[in-house]
Amino acid sequence: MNIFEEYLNIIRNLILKNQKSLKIKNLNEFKGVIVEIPPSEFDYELSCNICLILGKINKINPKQLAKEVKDLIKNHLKEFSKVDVAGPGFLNLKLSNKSLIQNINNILENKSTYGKKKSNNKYNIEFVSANPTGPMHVGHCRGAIYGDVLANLLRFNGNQVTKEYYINDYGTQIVNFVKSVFLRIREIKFNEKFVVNKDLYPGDYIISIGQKIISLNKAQKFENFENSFEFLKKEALKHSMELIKSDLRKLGIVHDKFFSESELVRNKKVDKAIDQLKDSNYVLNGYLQPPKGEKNKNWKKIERLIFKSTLFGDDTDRAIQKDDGSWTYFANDIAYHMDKVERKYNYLVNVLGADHTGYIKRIEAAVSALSQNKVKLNCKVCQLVKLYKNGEPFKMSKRAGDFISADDLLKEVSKDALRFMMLNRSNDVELDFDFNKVLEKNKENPVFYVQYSFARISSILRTLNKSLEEKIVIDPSQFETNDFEIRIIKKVFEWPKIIETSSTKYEPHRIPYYLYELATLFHSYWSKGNEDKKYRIIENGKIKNTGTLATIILTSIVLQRGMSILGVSLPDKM
RNA sequence: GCGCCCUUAGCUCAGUUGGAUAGAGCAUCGGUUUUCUAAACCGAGGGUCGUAGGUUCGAAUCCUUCAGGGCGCGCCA
Repeated sequence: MNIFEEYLNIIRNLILKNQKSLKIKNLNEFKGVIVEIPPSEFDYELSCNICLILGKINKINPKQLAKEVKDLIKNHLKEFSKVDVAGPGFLNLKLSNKSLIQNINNILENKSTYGKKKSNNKYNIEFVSANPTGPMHVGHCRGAIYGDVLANLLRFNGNQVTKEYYINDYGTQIVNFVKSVFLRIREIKFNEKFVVNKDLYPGDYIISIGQKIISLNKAQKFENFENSFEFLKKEALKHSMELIKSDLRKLGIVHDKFFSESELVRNKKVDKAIDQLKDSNYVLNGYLQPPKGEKNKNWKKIERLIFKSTLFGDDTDRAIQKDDGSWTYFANDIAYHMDKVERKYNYLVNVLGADHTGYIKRIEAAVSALSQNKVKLNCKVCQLVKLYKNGEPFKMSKRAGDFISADDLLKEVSKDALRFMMLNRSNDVELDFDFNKVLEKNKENPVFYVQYSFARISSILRTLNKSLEEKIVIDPSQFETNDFEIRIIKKVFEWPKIIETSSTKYEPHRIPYYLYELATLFHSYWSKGNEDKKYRIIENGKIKNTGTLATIILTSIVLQRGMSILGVSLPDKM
């Protein structure tokens, strides 16, 4: 249920019926016509721009048209108690008491689905996919939380969503990683000094992985690297993925599927995918131009297999074979995405870090090529997280081994605070994450502020000896509302719109912003009671009237829906 | 050189399928507590929406120019 669509339909039908007398011909399917909430200084619940749009198309003065439509509404629609023309031709509409109550009752009866934008598609969201060479760091957290909340949001709307993690367990970085583990094991067992160089991973977690492997495999000798490699690779990856999964669990994230890159290679999926592209002439033998950026010493002009990604909007064609004829990372990724296409998703989403922006066009091109343009891959980029503490920026370079891990972060900051803060910004702007701020328990920390509003509501309900689970139906004869309540109810009516925009644009950050605004309205109402007794929610241990009760229940419903999509807890006492 | 993202109040940011007087938080200044949780609230000041053009009844939002900042530009993963 969405009251905006509901009333838009009613107005639309009225205008269609009276098309002739209004002298409207070109209706253009009412494109761009919406019903929304007017700016707060207006005492109306709804506002419609239909006359602005139709006026423009039909070359009628929008204000004039609005006057005529206003009369029509007054004479024919009993849903509204007041209609007025405002500004350049907006129609402002006040709901009749009956309609208002009806809408409120609708929400009360459908608590758990309030705001749901019904949809039944199959989504695959690939996110995190951090290299299995070490634990997650702060940068990964942002993408992880973004992807997870996107999944929650799409599931809330009724979609089937697979949360997927691509394990890059193939290639030279894995060799280097395994070598690092091997050398650490040698260090532990044989006292050979671990000499850091730029290809090795220096972090302490390598030592713990080494220790685990030693204690679980007493018989192993670890004599030389080549002979131990296959065994060690398997073991080391198992432990490092365990680290990552444990970090994810601490963030409240559980993936549905882990997809291994080396499996792809072993199952010859890559050959299959490339053959398919060869058949459509998207892959051919050829030469590439030298790269345009910084000079690359290793670049060689050699004939090799090339994917014609320029046919799908990429800037240049891309190599899928290395000098020695083996597949590039991209070739493997093509195969991976062929697999996703074969699994028949309606929508594919990849959540990437800012440093992978340059990769987007080619992989989207690959999906278009593989699916004959039937499946659209949407890559969403999360910009950098800049970590601050005591005014000092924290460095996060994995190479140097001094990165801030997700685990370290979570030792200081709660999962709730981290999730909320990471979402409290549009994904395509950089995010300053301030430790100190997140630890505060006041208005400056939005997660506490929102949680606190719910705690206050719960406190009211405790006083009243009522529970949120109780069925509440409004008795129209006792229904009264004050300014503060109407403001909150209007905000609550806005919720479905927030869900719609967040999910269609993949912009979950709108939810925390909205919840903060709702919490503000509630705190404001609450405090008004301290100043002026007639605004007290409770009088002599009893709720003032059903309008008041409805207001706080509605607020709590939306807070609960919102926070559960964000994956942030909502304690009833603080 | 090229691609993507960003530029809105002193600071950090919302707001862009064109709409009403551009909004929050922080900071600054001034107020509120015999109470349902002051972990809160109220008020004030603060703006050429980076620049210059264009499109139109109307632009922070769309188009073009320029400037500034970030990320990336392997046949690494």
